[in-house]
Amino acid sequence: MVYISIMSRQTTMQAPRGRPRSFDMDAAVGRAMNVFWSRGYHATALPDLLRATKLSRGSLYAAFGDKHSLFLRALDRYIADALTRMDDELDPRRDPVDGLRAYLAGYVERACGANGRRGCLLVATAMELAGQDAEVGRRFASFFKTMETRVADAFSRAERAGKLSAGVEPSSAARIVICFLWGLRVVAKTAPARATSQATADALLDRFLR
Amino acid sequence: MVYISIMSRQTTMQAPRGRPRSFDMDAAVGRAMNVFWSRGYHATALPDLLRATKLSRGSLYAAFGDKHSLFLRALDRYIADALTRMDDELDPRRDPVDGLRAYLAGYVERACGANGRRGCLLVATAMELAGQDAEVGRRFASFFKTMETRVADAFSRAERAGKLSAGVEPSSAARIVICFLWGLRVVAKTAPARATSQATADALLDRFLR
DNA sequence: TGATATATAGACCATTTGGTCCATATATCG
DNA sequence: CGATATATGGACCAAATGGTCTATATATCA
Repeated sequence: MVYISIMSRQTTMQAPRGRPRSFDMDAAVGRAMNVFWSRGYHATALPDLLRATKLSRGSLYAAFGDKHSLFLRALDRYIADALTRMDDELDPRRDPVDGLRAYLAGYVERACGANGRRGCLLVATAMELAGQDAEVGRRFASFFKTMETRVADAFSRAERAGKLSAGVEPSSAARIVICFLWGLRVVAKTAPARATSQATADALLDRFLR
Repeated sequence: MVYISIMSRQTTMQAPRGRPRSFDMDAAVGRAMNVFWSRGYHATALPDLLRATKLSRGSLYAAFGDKHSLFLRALDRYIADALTRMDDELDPRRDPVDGLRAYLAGYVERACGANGRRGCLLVATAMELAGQDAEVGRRFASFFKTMETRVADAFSRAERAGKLSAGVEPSSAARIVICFLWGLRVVAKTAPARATSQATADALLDRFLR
């Protein structure tokens, strides 16, 4: 109901007539995302979210509905950020090999030290909730599919540029790389040395590229 | 204190003098493991564990201390099972290539359908707790290291048997394979087709073997 | 049999959980 | 100004959380 009224206000473009929202919803979602990212869904309690967003209970529930809805918003933000990076690094106008190298380098960056130990909200959510929570499952499956498409495209372009080793199939290589990258995010929990992760990622790509 | 008395009874080998334990502790740990495996640590509530183990609250707390201790026991069981499989499949007396193929096939098996959707207790725990829980972190890091050693050994033996492609370094290949396998467990949450996973795993190994 | 030790169900507990509600303050518009 | 709409802190809530305790039953050994 609330949602409908928001919709109609948006579509009719009437100026809001009461006190306008005085906090930045996007920023609040971002802060909530950080909390979920660091602690996981179940381990994040309302007080954590209130502290992070600096909202009162009332405001938070009025703005976002409930914990789960807020979580989905946070997850969507996280996914949107990941997609943006991906579309940038694997941009078809870029050299595909450079793109792939940059893409892997980004994962390496996020897989060492404190970044690594913090983990990946998407992987953590997949493991914690994807089985039980259909909304989460859909998002995870969709992101995964997109990732597969983008990486396979990059390999296809590399192939057309004659940069793939003999016997390398783009879609197969893409699936390998993707599993490798998710796995990096898991291994990262032990915060391995950056040089090691980078060398491993390079060694993998070197098996595909010539 | 309780622990000490148990120890002394074990070392002196005296017959227990009261009513003996009438339930199978190992079986109880196994059932608890299944619950944690399906739901994760935080999402598992005491009543879930009582139902699964068929123990009363009193018995469970007397036998295992608290939820966290029981969880560590369950995790240790899970790790022990994984180590047993690993030591069997990567046994030095076996052909290393056969061993590696069998090892990957096992992961593929566990990464499709219902098995896949259920996930991996170790990966889930790493993502959910490894950052905050030192006991869990140690176990994860230790298992990870062992896995790395075993797989690298298998690749080394394959190398000595002249079965590695040019330019493949055993320890590097091992790190790649391990990340790939953990990643498989993540991807498995979307329950991909078995044939696809198997083909991907084969394709990866084929990049290393000749 | 009697002493010892365990198992069990369930009462009980403080704390925390996610979530609602309300009185009050305040910012905007007509 | 007056109407409208939002923000806020905090009171409040039922349910669930992990955990303790006790009375009672029972299985073993000496």
